[in-house]
Amino acid sequence: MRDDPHLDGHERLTASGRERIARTTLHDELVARLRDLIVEGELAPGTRVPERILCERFGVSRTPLREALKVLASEGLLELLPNRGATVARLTVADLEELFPVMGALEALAGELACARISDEEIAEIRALHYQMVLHYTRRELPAYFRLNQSIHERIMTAAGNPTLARMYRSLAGRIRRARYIANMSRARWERAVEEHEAILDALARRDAPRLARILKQHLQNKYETVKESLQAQDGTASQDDRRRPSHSA
Amino acid sequence: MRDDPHLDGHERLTASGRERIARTTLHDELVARLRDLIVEGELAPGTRVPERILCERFGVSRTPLREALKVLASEGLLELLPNRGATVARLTVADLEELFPVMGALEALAGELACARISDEEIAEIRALHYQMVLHYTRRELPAYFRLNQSIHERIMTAAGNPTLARMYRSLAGRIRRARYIANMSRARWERAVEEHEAILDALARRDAPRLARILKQHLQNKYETVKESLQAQDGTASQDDRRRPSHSA
DNA sequence: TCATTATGAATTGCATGCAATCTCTTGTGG
DNA sequence: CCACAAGAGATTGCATGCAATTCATAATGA
Repeated sequence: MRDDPHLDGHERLTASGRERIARTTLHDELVARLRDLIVEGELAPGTRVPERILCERFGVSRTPLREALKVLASEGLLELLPNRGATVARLTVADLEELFPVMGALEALAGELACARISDEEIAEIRALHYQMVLHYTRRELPAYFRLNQSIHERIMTAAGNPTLARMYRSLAGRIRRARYIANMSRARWERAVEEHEAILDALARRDAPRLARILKQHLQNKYETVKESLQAQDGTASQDDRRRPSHSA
Repeated sequence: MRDDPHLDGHERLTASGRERIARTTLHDELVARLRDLIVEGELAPGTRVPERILCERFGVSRTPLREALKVLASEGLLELLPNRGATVARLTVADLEELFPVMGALEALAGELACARISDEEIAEIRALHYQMVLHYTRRELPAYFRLNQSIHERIMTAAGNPTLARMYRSLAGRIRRARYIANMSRARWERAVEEHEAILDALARRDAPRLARILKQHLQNKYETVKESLQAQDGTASQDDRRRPSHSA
């Protein structure tokens, strides 16, 4: 049970106060909230998601909800079987093997584009985030590290100034992020990741587009290796446990 | 005036990967058919698309239609304004400037992956398509050339064996394809494009992944230049005309 | 004449209802 | 005891209805 799972319900929105974002329609709001629920892991992969449950949870009727389900299915977060309802898409090793190279290509492109457009100030901001991230690394604070890490990649993506690219990136990132609960970085991996980030920052500061692209691509490749090993190790020990949700750590 | 009301029996196999079941639901079928209508240019960019019209056209009620509209909007083919209905998304020069680099990155990745997996037989098939395309080039048969061209890129994408990548690629390709009506290739550009395709085939046959990636990326970049020049030339002569009707000349 | 407003029609957003399909339990025969 | 079938209950797919918003057109006033 989460905090205030109900939308405004029947009470018609009076545009005063309560709405932070200018989200005008119910289905758009539902898409956003359901996506969060899935990406944040509250709705575990493989879970069946009956319309009725969600309708009650959000206090809406089935029509806008179903519209939202269709959108999320087209994003790959849900699987929709005709007459059989929606299930949260599972994330198999095969899926990750597909997703990471694409992420790598998109991030590499973002890096290239960013090199051509980024301002000194933006670089300074990223540098600040970077060293804060390094601090969390030295303190072994994984959740905070993840948050900063994600933030840095997000900044580079923004600096690329290509909304289409950013949209695709975020879509993939949302799918992949669900895997972070199951990826246990070894000490060595973590150190290497930080080193790579150091190189990313350096290439970005020098506006060395080809190098940044190469590093980012490799960075994603390594990330995949980490996740894959971790996943395979878990498969060996606890085969069915991925159905249950590990603790919320990030 | 419902054209072809038997939507259900269609069984389109556009499925990349996991969709084994034939399309049985109305909204899925509607998504596919509406997408075709938009991509093929039958629904011109900027056109308002009232639900009522589409309902009559397809002989369905508003519920499944609206579900389809939401999905197409999330793909970027439609723009949905709250309480104001759907319009076919316009394709501005700025949009193309965003789309082509992403396409380039995705195709480059596809080329790389394909080099690692493609069979001799698949290469032979692509070679056959290539030379048929060249034939159409020598005969100056643009529509047929386009078709074969598209087919070749599609084959490379398939050979990459990455359904996620393919899905993103097709989504972008659908959006970009609508621009082909307005892109007039000069003789020199066309020749160069064919040369590039020659190089693509060569790199693929040698499984030279880095080179293929480089060529594909450049190929897309050149394509963008072509479209851009053509578009700017048209902007010069008929500044506002693209708002009303793009010429149907495929 | 032009700008502004008022009013009715059309369109959208959402809720609800009904038929078709699926699921799960119970019962029957081998 | 197991396999299979039948039926009730639940769930999905789609159509329709109603309220709210937008759009179009006419009317009013400066």
